[in-house]
Amino acid sequence: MAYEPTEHHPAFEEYSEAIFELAEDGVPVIQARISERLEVSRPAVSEMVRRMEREDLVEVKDDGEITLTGEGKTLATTIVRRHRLAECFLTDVLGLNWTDAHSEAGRWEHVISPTVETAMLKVLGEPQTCPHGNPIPGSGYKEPTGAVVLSKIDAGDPFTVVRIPEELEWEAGQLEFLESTGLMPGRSGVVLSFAPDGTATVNVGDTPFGVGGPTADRIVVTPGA
Amino acid sequence: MAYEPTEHHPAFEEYSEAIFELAEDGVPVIQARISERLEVSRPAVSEMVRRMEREDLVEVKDDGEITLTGEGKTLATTIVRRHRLAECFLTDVLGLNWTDAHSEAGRWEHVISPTVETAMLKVLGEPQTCPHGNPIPGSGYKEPTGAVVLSKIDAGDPFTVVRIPEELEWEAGQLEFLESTGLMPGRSGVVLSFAPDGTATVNVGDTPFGVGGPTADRIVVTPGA
DNA sequence: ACTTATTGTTAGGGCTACTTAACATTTGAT
DNA sequence: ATCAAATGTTAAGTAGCCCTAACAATAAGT
Repeated sequence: MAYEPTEHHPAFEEYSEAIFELAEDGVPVIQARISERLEVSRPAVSEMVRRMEREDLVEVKDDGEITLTGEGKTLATTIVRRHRLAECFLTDVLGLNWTDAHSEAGRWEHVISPTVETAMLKVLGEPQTCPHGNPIPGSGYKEPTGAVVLSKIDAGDPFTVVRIPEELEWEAGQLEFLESTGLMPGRSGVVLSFAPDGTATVNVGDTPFGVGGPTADRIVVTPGA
Repeated sequence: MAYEPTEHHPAFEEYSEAIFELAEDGVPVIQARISERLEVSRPAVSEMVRRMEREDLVEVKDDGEITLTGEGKTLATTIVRRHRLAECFLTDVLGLNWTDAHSEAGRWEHVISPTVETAMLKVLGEPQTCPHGNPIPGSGYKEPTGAVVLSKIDAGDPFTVVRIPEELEWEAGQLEFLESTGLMPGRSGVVLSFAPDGTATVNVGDTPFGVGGPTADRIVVTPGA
């Protein structure tokens, strides 16, 4: 209907979100990383960063590190919040699986209004994290103390999954894999062993399975069952 | 996240939808009407129609009448279906009012996937019309026999609201007005009188109120309570 | 130290979808 | 039949966001 030429430039939303999540994942926030995560060329990022700087959404330090301004952070947390809320909604209310929910939410985040956001929060009972355990900005969520990455757990020790960082959600097949094995927030398991290359063998259900080193380096858990 | 440069050109979706709904409302489908409904300039419509013709979404008759091709109709009904489904969802599940639901749905229609569509249908119990009574394409809805516009009801006679055509949903304040007076699908009332200019005075609740001629010419009702 | 890899920028384009201005044609009313 | 209103088109231009090619600067590995 009345065609709305995108009120809030959707690319700004996407870039702000990427910057926020890169920082959240502990990845240095430079143009090259944004380029990779959004799958756009480096010149495109270069241009967008310049535009976002002009619009006061980001600041670029001398070493190239990109940081969100207050306004940028507001935009970013809004989008991230809507994304994670949408993921909750899509899994809990509509029954989608992790993978579908994640990709749907990537579009929903841009069309959810404050009104709908409020309504979703109410229907869902004020969730504090998305289905993958990542905090919903503004929910007041506090990560449990003593959280470490899976690869830091000693062989033989139990652990409880806290969250699957956003970074992993982007790897093809990763969410399907994690969901099918049951390696999801709240679940407990045991690290059986580590291979020399860092691959962990864990057990969270009936059957042990291997988790690649880079993945085990990112999944956040707490020690203990 | 991974920035998707709009798979299905959103403008094509918007134009197809407009064409479908103009026809549904009995408005001659020419460029000038599309221009008005989408609130874009006539040259913009001219260009888009040419592009849609090239893409085999529409055909333009010698007299300027625009019709959807098979492919165009598929696209249009998909969008209209998603729009109306979203309206149901937003009002029934999220508790939005008519006005909010309508404008939200205008954005949601472009991001709903087949998976979500199916899930929504299930959650809603296969609705056949949107909250305003307009049929959800593919639902198998049949308009009640004997449906006429409100202005055709004789003064003194009762009626039951069938639907508020899409055309009216675009007039500022119209949905708020109709919702607040209770002039909505399923409700019954009585036409008290007609003014010379066509304005109808009706009663569907405690207090009688006036309905402008052009509006009364469009609201579809069945005679009887 | 030298080579290679990584990073950012310029330059030059492209596509989509919009705008206004100006004009030609068609339609309708008197 | 004529004048005004409505309609569609051309032309020229803009904004947003993307691309490749080419190049310069920095960082890192051997």
